[in-house]
Amino acid sequence: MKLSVRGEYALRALLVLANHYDQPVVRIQAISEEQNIPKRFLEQILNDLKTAGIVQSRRGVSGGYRLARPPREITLASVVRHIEGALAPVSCVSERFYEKCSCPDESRCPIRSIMKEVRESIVKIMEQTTVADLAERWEHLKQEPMSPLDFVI
Amino acid sequence: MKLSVRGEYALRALLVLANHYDQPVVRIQAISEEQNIPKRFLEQILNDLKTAGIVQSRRGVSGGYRLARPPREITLASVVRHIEGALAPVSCVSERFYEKCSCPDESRCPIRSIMKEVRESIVKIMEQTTVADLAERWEHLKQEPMSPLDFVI
DNA sequence: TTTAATCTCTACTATGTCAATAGAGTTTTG
DNA sequence: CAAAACTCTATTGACATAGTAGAGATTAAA
Repeated sequence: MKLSVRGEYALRALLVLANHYDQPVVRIQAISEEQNIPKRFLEQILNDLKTAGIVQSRRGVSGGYRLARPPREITLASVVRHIEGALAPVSCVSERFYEKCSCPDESRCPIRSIMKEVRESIVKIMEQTTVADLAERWEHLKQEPMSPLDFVI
Repeated sequence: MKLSVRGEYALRALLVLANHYDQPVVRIQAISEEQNIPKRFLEQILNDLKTAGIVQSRRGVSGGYRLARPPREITLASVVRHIEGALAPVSCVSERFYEKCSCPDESRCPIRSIMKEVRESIVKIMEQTTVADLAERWEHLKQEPMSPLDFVI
């Protein structure tokens, strides 16, 4: 998995939406300013997330975006898979985006075997982490501004 | 980490060189044929690996390539880092290829915090696995051609 | 009912990367 | 010296990335 800027923006936008989950909607403009994301680019990304059923939108004057489901139910894996594609380091070990590679015998390829392990460890983290976890972590990081290493008298 | 075709070819070539580590050199032609890799493309890659000090070459009629060090001492991490760059999923969590990202406060970014965990799990596997491990795995996979699931009377 | 703020959809573009191909060398051995 | 091999640089075509742009549709409020 390599996260492009697009994918990073998507996660950052969802983080903001999670933090305002009590509000009806959040404007693109607000997200754009808070997270330093080019507005017109963010429009595309949020529209894409809407297609994926991850967010909902309301048009018009008091329009904006909101999460389609509770933050706890949106895994990072589902977001990245929709925006970027495969989580796997090579597509021949991907479950959902499988593509044949050019090696002579895929079933006995030792590289593939290692890459499967890499894939598993990535997927494990991305599937168990939700947007709610991101929001919680954000809270903790705000409260502990300094590195633990600075905790010296 | 996303492995490009180039990186995959590099690992496949090193696998062949490890399997012929007893021989003085192996010709590009031989590697190319055994692994289905375009010869002129493989030339570039091996040349690149030479610059990295991973392989050595001998020119002339009975020339070819060999590993510069024992297979046990060549980690997949070192190879991929030289061919592809960062192992990390985003460059703001990379140790060797760090680049600043656009988020408002990098030190308190929860996405970065998760991506660090992903990075660690990738690096752990890639740094502890060597070209010798690949060769061993290959032997095992050859001996057990069928899936363990087929081991039924 | 008009207006302005907002999302929607499609298209465009500049830049860069990837995978491969090509050509003209240099080195070594027989 | 000739052939087989590596060396080095350049080029190419296809595709992806990170935006930018324009015209339109929807909604709430005045």
